Amino acid sequence: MLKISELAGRIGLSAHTIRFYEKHGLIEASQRSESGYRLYSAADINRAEFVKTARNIGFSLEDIAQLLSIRLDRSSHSCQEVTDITRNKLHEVNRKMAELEAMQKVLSRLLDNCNGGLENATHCSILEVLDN
Amino acid sequence: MLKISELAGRIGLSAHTIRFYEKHGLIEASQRSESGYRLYSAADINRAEFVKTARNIGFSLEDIAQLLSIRLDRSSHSCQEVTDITRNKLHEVNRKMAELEAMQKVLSRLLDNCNGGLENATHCSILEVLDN
DNA sequence: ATTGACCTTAGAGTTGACTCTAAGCTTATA
DNA sequence: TATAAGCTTAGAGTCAACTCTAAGGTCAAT
Repeated sequence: MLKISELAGRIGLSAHTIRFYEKHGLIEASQRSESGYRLYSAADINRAEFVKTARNIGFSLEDIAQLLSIRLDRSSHSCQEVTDITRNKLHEVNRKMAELEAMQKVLSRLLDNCNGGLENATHCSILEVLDN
Repeated sequence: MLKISELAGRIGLSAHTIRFYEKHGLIEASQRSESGYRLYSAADINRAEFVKTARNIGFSLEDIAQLLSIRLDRSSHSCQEVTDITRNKLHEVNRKMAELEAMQKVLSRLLDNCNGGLENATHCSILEVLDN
């Protein structure tokens, strides 16, 4: 059984964050010591690692909560529920990528057309574009 | 001279947002009517459009504040200051793109390896990966 | 017995960019 | 003249995911 900072060190989250995740139902300590300290079992650790892995991939805490509830009772959930969450996340990522790509293009073009020298900005081509 | 909702309609921001931008020094109404209504001149409108354009490109409000102060007195700022802001933004965008690409790869791989059928999630390959 | 590191809780603060509310004027239309 | 639409302000609320604080209890080592 690990104490909270031991779990924290093990999975690479702060104790604060672990308590925060607990408040949101993501991580739990199945036992407490006599003095009230959280104690994490092997199963608790696995669950916490699951959470960390999912978060690293980029799932939101809400997504993770859903994934956890499926994980907790796999037989009463379909595989499709899992792929739906994953696919939605992928779509969100794709949308954001498209936005960033558009920004990237504009910014690169702005930089290409501007010498960026130390002379004053009276004829700065970037400001001109922004001014239409 | 435009009233706030006329400006709002013209540049595609809400009146709320325009007041919010004013509070942060981005947009201003150079005059007020007798009853205290904001009145926007042609120069004010240009400035507001500059703000909107910069925001569309993806600059933060803080970046825009800097760009505006350069725009306001071009001759005492260098072109380099503008390219620095732009380059920093581009780097930020590139960093985020890299993060999203990593997420995209993982999510795609998860989906490729999972049939996503209606059968139960007992052997769901996505959950297995998340569980390590 | 005392220090210092660790634990507990409830709750507040952070970030960025809005978004909305309440309470009260003003202006245009019927 | 009454009503509705639009304007004003200060300030609170929203979102996500933390991050930190205060006040106090616990534990191991000196």
